Amino acid sequence: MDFDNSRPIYLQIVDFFYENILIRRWKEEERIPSVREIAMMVEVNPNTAIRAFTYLQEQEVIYNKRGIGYFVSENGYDKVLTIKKNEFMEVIIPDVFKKMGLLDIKFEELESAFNNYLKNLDHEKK
Amino acid sequence: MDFDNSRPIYLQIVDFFYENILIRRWKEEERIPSVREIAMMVEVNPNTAIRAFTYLQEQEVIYNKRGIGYFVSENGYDKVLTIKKNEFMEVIIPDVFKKMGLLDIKFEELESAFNNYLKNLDHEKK
DNA sequence: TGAAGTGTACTAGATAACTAATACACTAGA
DNA sequence: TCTAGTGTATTAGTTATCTAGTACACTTCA
Repeated sequence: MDFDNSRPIYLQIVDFFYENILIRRWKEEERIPSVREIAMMVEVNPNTAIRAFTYLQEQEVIYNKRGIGYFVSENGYDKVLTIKKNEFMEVIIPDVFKKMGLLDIKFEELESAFNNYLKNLDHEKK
Repeated sequence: MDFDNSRPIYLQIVDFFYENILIRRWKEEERIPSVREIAMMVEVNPNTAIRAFTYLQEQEVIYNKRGIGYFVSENGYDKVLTIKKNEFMEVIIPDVFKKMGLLDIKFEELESAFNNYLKNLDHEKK
């Protein structure tokens, strides 16, 4: 896994977890990969991986069965959706708009970038 | 200054510098506040503040006159504009679109959020 | 029962980021 | 010339993050 050097690794693993839940790769009440598996998968120390697990357990997005593993919570999907959607609307988007103002980028440019993005998605699917 | 806990402070000071140059508060060939003033202003240690100065000097956005202070480079504005616009189009925007996909947010929602944002800007100006 | 796979705890150490305090050479202006 | 304000360098110490290695209790399943 390639990490952004300016953010803690464990938080980037948390994002990886969020994403897997949002795309339904990890479904509710299903077991997710173990601490050691995740550590191998993203190539970090198990102690770093466990931070992500602990963080998400505190948010009640996943829970633990001793000796068995971690599971996505009953309402895990909704929880993540709420958390991330809120963050998106309240934090990310205002910041994007502010940057657009500073950089003198018109909304039309955003729109055409979006259309381009959709096109490229189509290409990749083929 | 309120900092995002998950990013190094000196990089957030760098953003503060970028912003001041982009809004033309700090103009080309003009002197910017001293290391100690910035440190006071954003409430950090001078040694932390100087990291931001050094970082921007390496990018040739600002330069130094010994015993006098730091100045915005001759083409400082264009440099910042290029750096930030590139980052915006290549990094930030693709990430935003990806998140929109994950969170099932339609482009129309973005558009209405943008209109709202503009409205609020107007209100604040009054 | 025992082996393999769980999470968990612990100690130790490295590095980056940040704070604190001090000292010093340089420049401008009274 | 002196003083105040520049940037700069140095030493020391704290904290968060991350790595490394080891050990142990619990659960499942053959």
